[in-house]
Amino acid sequence: MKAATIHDVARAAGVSVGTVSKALNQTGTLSQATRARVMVAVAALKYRPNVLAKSLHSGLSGAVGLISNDSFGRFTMPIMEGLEGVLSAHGIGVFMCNATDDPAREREHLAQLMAKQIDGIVVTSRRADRRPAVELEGIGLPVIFVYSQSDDPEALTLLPDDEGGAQMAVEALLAQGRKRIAHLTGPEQFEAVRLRQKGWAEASGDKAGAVLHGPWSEAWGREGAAALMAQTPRPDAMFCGNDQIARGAADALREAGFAVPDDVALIGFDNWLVMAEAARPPLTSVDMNLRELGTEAGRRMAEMIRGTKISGTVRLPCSLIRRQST
Amino acid sequence: MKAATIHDVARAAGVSVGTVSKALNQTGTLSQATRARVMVAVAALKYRPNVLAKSLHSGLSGAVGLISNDSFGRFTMPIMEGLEGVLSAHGIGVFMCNATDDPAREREHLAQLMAKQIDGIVVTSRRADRRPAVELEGIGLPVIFVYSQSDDPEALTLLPDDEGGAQMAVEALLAQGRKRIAHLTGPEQFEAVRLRQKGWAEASGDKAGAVLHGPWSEAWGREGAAALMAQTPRPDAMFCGNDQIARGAADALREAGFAVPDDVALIGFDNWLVMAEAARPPLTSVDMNLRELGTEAGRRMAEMIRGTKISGTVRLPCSLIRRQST
DNA sequence: CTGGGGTCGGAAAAGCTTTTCCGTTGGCGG
DNA sequence: CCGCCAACGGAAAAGCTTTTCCGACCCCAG
Repeated sequence: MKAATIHDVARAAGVSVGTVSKALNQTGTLSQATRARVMVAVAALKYRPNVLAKSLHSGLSGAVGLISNDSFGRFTMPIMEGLEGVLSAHGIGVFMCNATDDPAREREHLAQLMAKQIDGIVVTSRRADRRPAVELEGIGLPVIFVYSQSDDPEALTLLPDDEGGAQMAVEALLAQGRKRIAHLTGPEQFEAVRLRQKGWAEASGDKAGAVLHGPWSEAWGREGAAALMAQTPRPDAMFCGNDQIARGAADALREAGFAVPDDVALIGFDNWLVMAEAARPPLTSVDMNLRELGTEAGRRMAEMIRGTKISGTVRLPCSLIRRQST
Repeated sequence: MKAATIHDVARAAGVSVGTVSKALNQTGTLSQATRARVMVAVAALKYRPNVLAKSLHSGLSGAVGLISNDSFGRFTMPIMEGLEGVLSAHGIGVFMCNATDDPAREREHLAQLMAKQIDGIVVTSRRADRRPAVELEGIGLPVIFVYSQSDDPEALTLLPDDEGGAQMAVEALLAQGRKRIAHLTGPEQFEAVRLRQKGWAEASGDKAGAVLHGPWSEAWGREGAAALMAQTPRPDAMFCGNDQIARGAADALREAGFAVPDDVALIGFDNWLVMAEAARPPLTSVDMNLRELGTEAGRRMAEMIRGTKISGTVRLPCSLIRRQST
């Protein structure tokens, strides 16, 4: 009933355990006949090496920890998906840890992960500001921050290029001949908000309209859009800080009798499908390519586990997904 | 630089490794003085037992696998959160695996998990139908299906009580004196759709209005609501199969000049906050308590790992979250 | 026919912890 | 003062794999 061990295989094949190991790992010098005999026994017993024992020997556990401060929210999900896809192809498992911004929980998780001898740590979160120093500096383990920041000089930080994404959106609006591009966005304490605003300001230049900050909600989108349309001159385009705000703006505009995109063009941010596709009209939106961010994190992590030292901050490009709102 | 081992502690405390183990695990008979001396050395060296080695000995790895067929979607997330919360309190890690309904990927993940000597498996998914037999019967490991079904007689299945949730919703409408309760829902091939319809039909009795099936989208909600309002007699309440449909219905009703809830009351399903709270008016909705489902899965899994045999199907109650649409 | 070299496979240690069994020591009672 | 028992701590094996080192055997050449 119990799983077969290398000893069972050795006995079945009439060889020693060392020979079985060599046959399985293509190491050492073995005759074809012996190798084949071992393989037959392996297949017959459905033998799978015990990774735990292998890890004990190699010092590598074949597992990494993913600490999320987002309660596995909608930003963490695609990142996780990309990360897991790459790492599982390398035979590396991903331990999920939900820290919910509680430093005590985070420390506890970290301790458990360390005890499990993990080979690396990935941290994601949705934070207004730079993370407070996490106690994972100098633990001699690869650390990657994805969609999250830190001051750890040895860590690698992977972020979407918020500024470039904003520029891309504004340039698309300019290419359509829009003359007055307003910016309706989220709370200013988010670094992403500041970066997107910077990109918008730089790209729109003298075509820049007003900028309005508020909460990340559809209600604010409706309210803000109404306020913008009350200004003179009126904007003929709105670049919104996320899709919820953009969707609210779309609703408010339609109900106030403005046509989207004819009177006002609208671009959102996040390309959150349930929002962007369900809006009327469906929203053109900047996609942060979070899945690709996770994939890249996985590739880098695999490299770092192999010994490569990587640090610094990398920003990956966004894409513009065009729909009917422009 | 490397992590301290039990041997380092033993040397530092001037005792044998066995003694250190006993001091740490509160086993055996040791004098207070010795125990204290060991503890001092443990603290000084920041020693953490290597779980891998412990696992090798005990046969338990302190890890379970979570296989999701939902690409870590919005249903898996809260389940995961509840599961992880309970299991991490037991020192058990959760390996995330994304199978995306691909049997080959699922088999590969399963093989990797087995090689990692996991102590149990949790499967979640969003499926129209009963899962095809997964190859995890008879592997002698605890298996729990959450929000997902199987024919494995040894497994435990945890589901929300769709039928009861629907009844709860309809009863709330009846209590308000509604006389004609329509049901606007998703594709009939989903078992959940059939169960919710059953609950609706039983609870509404002679007050039942029409039932309409369509896709899980806001657009269908708008279309379906319009169709229902064109019937005579008109319904004075709609129980919707999910919040997207309900939100679409709310939009269509408002735009057609019907007041919600005065003319027509509306209840959704899922209590998906970004939908339910952003709708106008905010939606009363049935919450499946998925987080609690995950928590329960965690508790059961912990029991099963300790050796308790549990199987069968358990349906956990839903709750009704009241907002302005009723 | 004998010795040497090459080829192949086995034995054993290492990696870290737990647990059982046993030996030692100290104290107390006779 | 001696012996026994209880209390305490140590030695070693087990759990499974990898890897290094070594030994044995065979074949070929001298």
